[in-house]
Amino acid sequence: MRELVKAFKALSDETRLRILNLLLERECCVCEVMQVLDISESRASRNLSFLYDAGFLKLRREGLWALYSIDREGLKEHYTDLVEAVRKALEGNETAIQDRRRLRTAQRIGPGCVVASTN
Amino acid sequence: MRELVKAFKALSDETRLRILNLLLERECCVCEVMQVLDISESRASRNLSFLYDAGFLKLRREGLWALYSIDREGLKEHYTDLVEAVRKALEGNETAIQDRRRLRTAQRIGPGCVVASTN
DNA sequence: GTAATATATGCGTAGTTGCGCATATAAGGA
DNA sequence: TCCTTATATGCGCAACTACGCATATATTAC
Repeated sequence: MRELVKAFKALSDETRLRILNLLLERECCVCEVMQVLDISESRASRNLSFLYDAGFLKLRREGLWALYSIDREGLKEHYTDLVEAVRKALEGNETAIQDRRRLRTAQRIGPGCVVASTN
Repeated sequence: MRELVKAFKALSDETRLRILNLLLERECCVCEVMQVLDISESRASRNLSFLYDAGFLKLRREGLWALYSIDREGLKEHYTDLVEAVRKALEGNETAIQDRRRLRTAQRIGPGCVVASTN
């Protein structure tokens, strides 16, 4: 029960829902989340960490980058249900659509992890 | 997005999950929830109200009783997904099983809305 | 080793949440 | 109308949460 509460708590925040929305698109590093969602690095890192601790994400490191993604293989069934529910719920959501749009044109291209959205 | 956050918030509390678990069994009045879960009337009422306001429940009145139930026909699709996810997640949960067990032997039998669980 | 870069985390603060206690409100019966 | 019963709600308080700011930690390149 405590675990389920934790999972719902993880999802009961807009910032974290928007992050999960990005990760439904593809794996991201902290600085990509930071820039795409236009939030502070600290805020991005903490919320990614929160989702990770709740059991939704997996983490791999590549050089300086911490890459988070949805742990589709490792998720317990009801977590999968929750992620799917979020995906469906955000399908027509304008903010979510714009966030994903920006991520699609983003690239992890080096120093400062610049999101190529200034183009 | 705000609505989705509200839905997850509604589910991110143990008391409310336990209430929803009862309502998965059947319609309940405040005093049944109060007694089955062994919580105060105030706590039962508020949490039922929270779930109702979040859009999960429907309410009908019968005399002194306020009867809450899961609004299966009126639920938006992703709400249905969430409720289903809760149901599955609580399937093997001991607390949830015991709560439902007690509710099964309960009856709305009059003054004080006594739950026939002393038998 | 030093400097630059990406991320994690300590600390403080404002806002939110859950709930006990008391009381208000609504409904039914005499 | 008054009394009883079921429920809703005001109020206060302790605990929790989200986040900005600053700094610590980890990694890489020179």
